[in-house]
Amino acid sequence: MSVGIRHDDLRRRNRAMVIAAVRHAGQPSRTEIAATTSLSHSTISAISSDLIVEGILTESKPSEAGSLKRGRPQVGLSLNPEAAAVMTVVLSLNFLSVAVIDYAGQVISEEQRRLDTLTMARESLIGECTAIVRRRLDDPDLDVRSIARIALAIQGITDTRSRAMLWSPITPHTDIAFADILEDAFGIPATMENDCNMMAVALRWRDPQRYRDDFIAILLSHGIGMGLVLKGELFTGTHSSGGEFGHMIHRPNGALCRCGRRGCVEAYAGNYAIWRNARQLGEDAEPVADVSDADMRALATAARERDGPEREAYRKAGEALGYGLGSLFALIDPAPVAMVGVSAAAFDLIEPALREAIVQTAGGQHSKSISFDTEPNELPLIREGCAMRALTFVDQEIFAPGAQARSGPGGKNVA
Amino acid sequence: MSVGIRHDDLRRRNRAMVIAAVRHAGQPSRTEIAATTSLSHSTISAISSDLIVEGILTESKPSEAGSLKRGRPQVGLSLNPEAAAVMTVVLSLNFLSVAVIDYAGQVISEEQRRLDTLTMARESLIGECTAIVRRRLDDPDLDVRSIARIALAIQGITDTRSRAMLWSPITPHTDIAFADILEDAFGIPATMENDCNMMAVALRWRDPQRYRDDFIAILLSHGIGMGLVLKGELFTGTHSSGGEFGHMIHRPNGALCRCGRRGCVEAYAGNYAIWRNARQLGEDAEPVADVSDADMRALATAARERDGPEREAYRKAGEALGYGLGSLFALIDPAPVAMVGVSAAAFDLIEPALREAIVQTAGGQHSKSISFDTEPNELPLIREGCAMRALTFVDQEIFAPGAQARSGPGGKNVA
DNA sequence: CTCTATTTTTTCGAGCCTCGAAAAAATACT
DNA sequence: AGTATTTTTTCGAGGCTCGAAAAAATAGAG
Repeated sequence: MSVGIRHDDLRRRNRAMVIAAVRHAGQPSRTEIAATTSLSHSTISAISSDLIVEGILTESKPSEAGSLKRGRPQVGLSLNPEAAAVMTVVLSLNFLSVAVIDYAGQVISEEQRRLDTLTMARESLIGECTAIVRRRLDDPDLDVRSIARIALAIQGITDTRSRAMLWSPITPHTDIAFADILEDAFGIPATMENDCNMMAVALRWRDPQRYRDDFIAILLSHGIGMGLVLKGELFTGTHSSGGEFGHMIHRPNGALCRCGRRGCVEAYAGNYAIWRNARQLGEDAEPVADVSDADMRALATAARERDGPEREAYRKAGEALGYGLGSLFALIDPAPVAMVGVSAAAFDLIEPALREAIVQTAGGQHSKSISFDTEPNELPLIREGCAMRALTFVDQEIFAPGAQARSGPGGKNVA
Repeated sequence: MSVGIRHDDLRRRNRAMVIAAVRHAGQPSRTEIAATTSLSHSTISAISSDLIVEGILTESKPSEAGSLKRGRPQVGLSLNPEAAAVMTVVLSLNFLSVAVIDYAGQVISEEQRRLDTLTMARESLIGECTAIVRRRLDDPDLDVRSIARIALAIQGITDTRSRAMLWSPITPHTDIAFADILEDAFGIPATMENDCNMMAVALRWRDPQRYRDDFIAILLSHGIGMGLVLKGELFTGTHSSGGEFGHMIHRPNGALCRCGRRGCVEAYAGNYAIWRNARQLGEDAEPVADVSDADMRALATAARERDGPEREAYRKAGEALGYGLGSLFALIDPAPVAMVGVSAAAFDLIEPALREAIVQTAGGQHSKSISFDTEPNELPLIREGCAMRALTFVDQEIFAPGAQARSGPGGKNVA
């Protein structure tokens, strides 16, 4: 049962709204904020004056150089970089990276590290994560107290409450409650996010025009992942991070998937599957642990040069992705798609079969209007998404506390 | 960009909250409402006093007979049946039914009619619908002015804005803007809803324990439809009613579907598909227009009696549904399922193959914990859902106007 | 250089809304 | 009849947003 709105929630919500408006617009004037929020000038004036006194916003005097308008010039409001800071931790296959970001979104410091995630012991993996965070926190240039939030992204399935990794392809270990581990170790609120969801969040910030209320981000990498935004909110499963597009069934009893089952989309479109088909190893061949980006690029080059097993492998990948997308479109209707990851660079090889497959499905009627974008490098996206995730948490939960906690089903998820 | 909250929205939202609390609880006292909404007694007292003066609520004196408690007895609040009325129109294959329902949810009058929807001209179909509504409105016992809303449900795809039928299996005609047609004809606000969505809405009202925040209603009838509730809200596509579970792809290039494509789940699990397989007509056989309920029951009886093509047909249906559900669960995680429609009565024949298939999918890990309920008769559910849909519209848009209009993404969809 | 038009921002009183505390109301128990 | 208990209403306090008016800050005209 939804809960009533109390009088004091009003100010909190509108505070959050003003902060969000500044984060979105960059340097809006009070008048612009009043327009986007449709609150009165008086209210915006009162709230922003509070926020400036509290050190959350700052006035940045002469906003535009070419302001030839008459009248009192607008005063730009911007986020005070020193209001807080957040930390992002991205854990992917054999790679760990961490960054400290100020409240305005600028990277203050970072560190990256190679490690052998597939063979590491559970404790070592956790240890590496806490150690790299600790090193950043020990940085003498950094005011530790300003770190308001840690967001950790991992490839794999996380739970809905953003506390734990349930399963991941980068390690044999399962059910690691990273968020609680970091919170206990450093006393800083932490969340654990799914990598593809963070890609979607980042895309929305990068290009709000194209990636507005409904879109799909698909990771074409060793595995196949998806981040989904529907009606302006990040879509998650009921228990887990959800959106396991790669494990929708393409062909019942089909090719062997890394997850142990058969016929998943990933078993045709993941790097290992493309590799397996290109080498003509057969659909029952055990998936290899990893294929280097260089090897995948070589495969793509070979496929472009001649009509051989490599080209056929990409065709099969396209077919699986196309039928998968078709089924997805049957459920949610067609939406713009971003293809991210190494194999997105080979999307020219994938697209023909993909489109051909989509035409055979319920989404087919709009096949031509479905547009694909490609972005070969997923790591920067994941980092950005994590950063925005952590920063909007600070916006909402720390600088406008209580505003969302009491709200009903309408807690904004992404923005 | 989300919009700020104004001061006067407060009262509107809390009014809506109180009305919703009464509709859910039946005869709650002011104190109970204060508890569920977590608003103060003073506020509830003020709001309910307003609502009583306006004739929306009534006090129903001695609520429980066995109230042996000390102290001032609670006064039950209930919806005033005369506050308004709504009309539901359900259009299904060869059948049209309409009902008038008072504000408290009781059916006041109804009418049903057989007609040949598959062969009717576009104008006749529309004409029959407006005529049956007009006959009800002309009923001398009825105060026409009290009709505040019409909700029309149809089997098929409707648009997100609840204005038009885009495509339906019950008629060859497409893109009929029923909502606008009824509004223009009678000057009463109308919406056009998808039948399976209304089933889901009704299930939630019937059994809020089981069908709470996340569940799936699947219609096993001539076609296969789905109504999906996720995180407490009815799920719809970005443009259409969405959730076209029946047209997810089960086998690329597989059996011929009624929609003209190949390999859809429906092409294995719809009545016509079960019929086709039981008669061993081959997967390319043109789907028959209709199979009577009696024929389907005979098929099920035959399948239970001996291991022949009938049993195999149900097995194939179960397999298709199982893989489809598996793919769905990969996206949204497992949730309780209600099987509705004629073939739900044959669920004993479907379930084994269905569960076997689910085990092969990403949802398989929780296979045993997934529970299925069956309900062979879909029409009463659709009617109930429509009624609740229309009534909650009146609650929100007429008796607490403006409350939702200004809200951000958090407009409650079902409750 | 002064004055005016224009635009942005702040100030101030009015009107609501919710809340807590206390009062009033209505019953069961002694 | 009096007391304890529970529900509901009343009333003043405090907060919030709004509109109107004032103040502030600039460009252009003369």
